[in-house]
Amino acid sequence: MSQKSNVRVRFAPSPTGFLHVGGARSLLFNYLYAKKTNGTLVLRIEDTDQARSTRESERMIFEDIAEINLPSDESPIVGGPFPPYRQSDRMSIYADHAKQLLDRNMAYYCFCPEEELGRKRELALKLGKVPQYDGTCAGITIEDARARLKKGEKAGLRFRAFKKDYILKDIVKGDVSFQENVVGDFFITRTPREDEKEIADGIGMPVYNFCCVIDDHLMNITHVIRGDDHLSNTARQLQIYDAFGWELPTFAHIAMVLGSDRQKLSKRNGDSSVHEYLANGYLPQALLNFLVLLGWSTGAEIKTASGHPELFTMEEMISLFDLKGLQKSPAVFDVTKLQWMNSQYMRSLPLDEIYTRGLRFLEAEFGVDHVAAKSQEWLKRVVDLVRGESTLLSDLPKNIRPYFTGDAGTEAEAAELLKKPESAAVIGAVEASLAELAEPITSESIDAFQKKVGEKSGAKGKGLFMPMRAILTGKTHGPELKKSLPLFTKQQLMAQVQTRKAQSLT
RNA sequence: GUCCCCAUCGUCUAGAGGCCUAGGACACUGCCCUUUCACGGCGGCGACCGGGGUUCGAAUCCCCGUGGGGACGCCA
Repeated sequence: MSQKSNVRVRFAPSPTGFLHVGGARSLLFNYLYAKKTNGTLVLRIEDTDQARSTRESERMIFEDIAEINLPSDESPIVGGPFPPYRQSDRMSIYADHAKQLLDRNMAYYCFCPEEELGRKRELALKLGKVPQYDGTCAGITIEDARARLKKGEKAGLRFRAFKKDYILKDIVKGDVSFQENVVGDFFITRTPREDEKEIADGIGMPVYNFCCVIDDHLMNITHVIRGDDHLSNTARQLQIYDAFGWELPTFAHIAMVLGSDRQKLSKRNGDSSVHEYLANGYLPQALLNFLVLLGWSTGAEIKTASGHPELFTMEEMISLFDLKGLQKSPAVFDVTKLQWMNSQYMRSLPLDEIYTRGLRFLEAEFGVDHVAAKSQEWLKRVVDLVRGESTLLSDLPKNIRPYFTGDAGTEAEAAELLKKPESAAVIGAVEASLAELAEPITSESIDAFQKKVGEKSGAKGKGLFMPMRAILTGKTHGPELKKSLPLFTKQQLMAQVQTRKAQSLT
């Protein structure tokens, strides 16, 4: 393994549900940048909101990440040199830093009741003003505050915001300026409720903008690549960096992913979790390839192993990726293109992989026992036969059904074709030749069979193949007969021919 | 409402003052290939939000307008 560079990036999800496709994209960009620079990817769990975070969600997120195969170098699971990697396990660290700010009078206790703050905020909003803390508690001395705390009052900690302008140098957005009046004194720790724990005497749970900065600094993060919904948060975070005198990481705020309604992607405007896409039969490779192209491009047209300008292998994504290619404007998630991409991967991925991933869809459709009753060799052949006409893994079952049950049914067009007088000769020839067909059926024997039917019926070209296909498979289109027919038994074929023949005579 | 960000085909995008008659991808579509379908190949349709500047020259730079997004939480 070659020497690691000092580049350190991170993905910091909050465990409040499945991994979101927007989150997966952020993770992808971080992953690619880490690989590209030979740096390190850190996975940090941001679970300071105890009410919403669950270990169950955390587990699901780990699972989704494993499914799309974007492993981190450091995480709560694999550990690393800057533990712990779960914010709920870092409370003493936040407590220390909160105390430092308190000692330096850069933070103060705020006793304002939540409801009152809410009222004030709504009022400000109504008046068209920026809702900002009015400083009611800013003048309370630390001694008075401690006395009130001792008497049982509860308070959160507010950061005494600097009154100065900040300029964020962002890789994708350029210079973003924040005027001195855009941030008011903001909470860095919560007011502990009745049964809520305190991380130190009189200090409640810390909040995002505070933890995020401390962790990014302590974990030596060099590049913060995240969604631009965090852009305005950065104004607050810049203040915390300033308060501690810490060096800033490089920021890259990527534009959001929007639903077809042009709103931030959510449950309301379509599928939004990686889990859901996977469950619906999308391939991880297709999902990643699609996601990397949302808000990022290679710039000049490039040559790929696939021959297509937008179909990349993971290695290609890594070598092609560049922060400069990141888009400033939001991108709409286009499911149609994802579907196209998936169908491409359905064809191009190794058969073993399609088979392995497709197995659970077959089992769900036909039952585990029925699938187990078929030989793996047979199953793989059928999967290989129909993968090309399947957009999603979940299309496999319906395309495989005829081979599975031995009964393909009869489509309307096929039935119509069989009723035509011209088809009679072919039907008769098929019936006769089928009786002479040796088992097991092979693609060679089907070749010979087709020739024989041609000779017997005197038909040729389209006039031969279409009725033959229709009587044998019940369809007017599909894979080559010499590939599909050997998947049936002779008995199954004869039964189907009889059924369709009877139907065509009525 | 306030602040911040953004603005090229329906969608994802190329484009860093002349290479632009604006290129590619998906979708749609015509033809070809093919015993069918699909794949593939060759075409077609289709965009610089509007208005002012700057410049010999603007999709590209500046201003205004409009539109879209995000944020405004003791969520992250």
